Amino acid sequence: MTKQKIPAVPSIRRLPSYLHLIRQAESEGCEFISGTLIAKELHLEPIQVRKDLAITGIVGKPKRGYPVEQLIAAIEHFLDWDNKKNAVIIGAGNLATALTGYQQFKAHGLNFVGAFDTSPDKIGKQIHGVTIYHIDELAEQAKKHGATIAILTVPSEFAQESADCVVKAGIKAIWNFTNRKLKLPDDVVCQREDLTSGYAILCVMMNE
Amino acid sequence: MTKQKIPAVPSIRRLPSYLHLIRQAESEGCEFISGTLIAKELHLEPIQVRKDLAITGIVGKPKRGYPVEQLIAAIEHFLDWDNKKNAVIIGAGNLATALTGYQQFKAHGLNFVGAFDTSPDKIGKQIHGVTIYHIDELAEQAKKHGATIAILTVPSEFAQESADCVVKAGIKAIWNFTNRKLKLPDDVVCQREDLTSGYAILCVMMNE
DNA sequence: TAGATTGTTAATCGATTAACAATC
DNA sequence: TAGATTGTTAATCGATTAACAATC
Repeated sequence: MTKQKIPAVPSIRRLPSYLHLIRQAESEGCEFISGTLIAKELHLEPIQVRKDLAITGIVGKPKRGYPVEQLIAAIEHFLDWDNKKNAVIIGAGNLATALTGYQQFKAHGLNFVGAFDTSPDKIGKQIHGVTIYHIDELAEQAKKHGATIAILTVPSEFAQESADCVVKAGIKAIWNFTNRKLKLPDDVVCQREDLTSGYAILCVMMNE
Repeated sequence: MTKQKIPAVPSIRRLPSYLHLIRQAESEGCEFISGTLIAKELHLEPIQVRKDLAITGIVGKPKRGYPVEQLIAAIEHFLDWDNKKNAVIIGAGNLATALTGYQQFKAHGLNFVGAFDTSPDKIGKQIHGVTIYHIDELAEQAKKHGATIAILTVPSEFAQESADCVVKAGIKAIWNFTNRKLKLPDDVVCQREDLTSGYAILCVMMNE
């Protein structure tokens, strides 16, 4: 019943970039990093960086900036990236291969415990060390490995039925790489990643 | 010197979803589609859909909605998706394989004319029919094929130097899939696609 | 100390939403 | 016609930006 401070989505989107930059500073031995510097590197306004970093709860020192080590820990904690999360990936195609091989995800707690497909020639094989199972085994494997995230990389015509399987398997978070809006129960969260919308922005920018 | 109407980025981001849905309606034989229906399907407010569609210049008919065929043509025209664009892809890894194989891009005018890498065992091979060249051949091949877009899928430590090659090759639009901010001349447009920021949103949503 | 940088409080800006007359 | 849907004009909301005192 307390007025919950909902963290602003645009701020959350920027945090990973900050984290990346701050990590670089750490590896160069910096103890403090200023919002001014971060802003300059990322072409943002210093005040925006300060506002964003405020949501982590870390306070900076005037003249010096923010303590690098604490800030890294705080951002990671805020994003829950200091917590390992088991994920299944639905659809074992090219995109699944790209995502399972992407080191950034592993580094931020995402652990692939299985890939799922229907194609008989894929089942039993592995992609980047992740075993491919038949989609019918999803519920069993998801439970066995404690999967809490499902990543959807199936062709869009199978998006909804795959999502239904995911829901049936008891998974409450979906990262949807298809271009379909999914019909989901209220207690399932979903983040849609639409590559064509980024492409649209680029196309419009090109004509100016 | 006329006050240019800058199209709002959030609106542009939504257009591809509208287009997809309207195309479905077209394939089902609908002549008109209402903003109300689109809103319901995509869980948006009807007024937002109407505002967004207004940027295409198409006017709807009260009680019936928007003319499907005209609307499709207008959205595609607005996004310049009715215009073929030649693209090179830098880095011939898993993500490049996923992107070159993604039918949605081809369907919206994106034509891959070459992939570029430095790994000797990749050069000369093809991914989804796209030949892999050595990065040193970028300028030559880009000119030969009239490439206007470069897609960056290299490991992030090579992001900046790859971008420099792209700029040297005379390409003015970059779609950047690395997590690095690029230093670019003012006349080069860049759209960054950061998969970790979507992951960050999902992680925060899961903890609520 | 002097001055760069912080966090806070207020102002601005832009996007979303509401209200409603027009109309097919 | 009646009523659903449109486009316009105004209100609200939230994010970004500005101003500035506090401080190391």
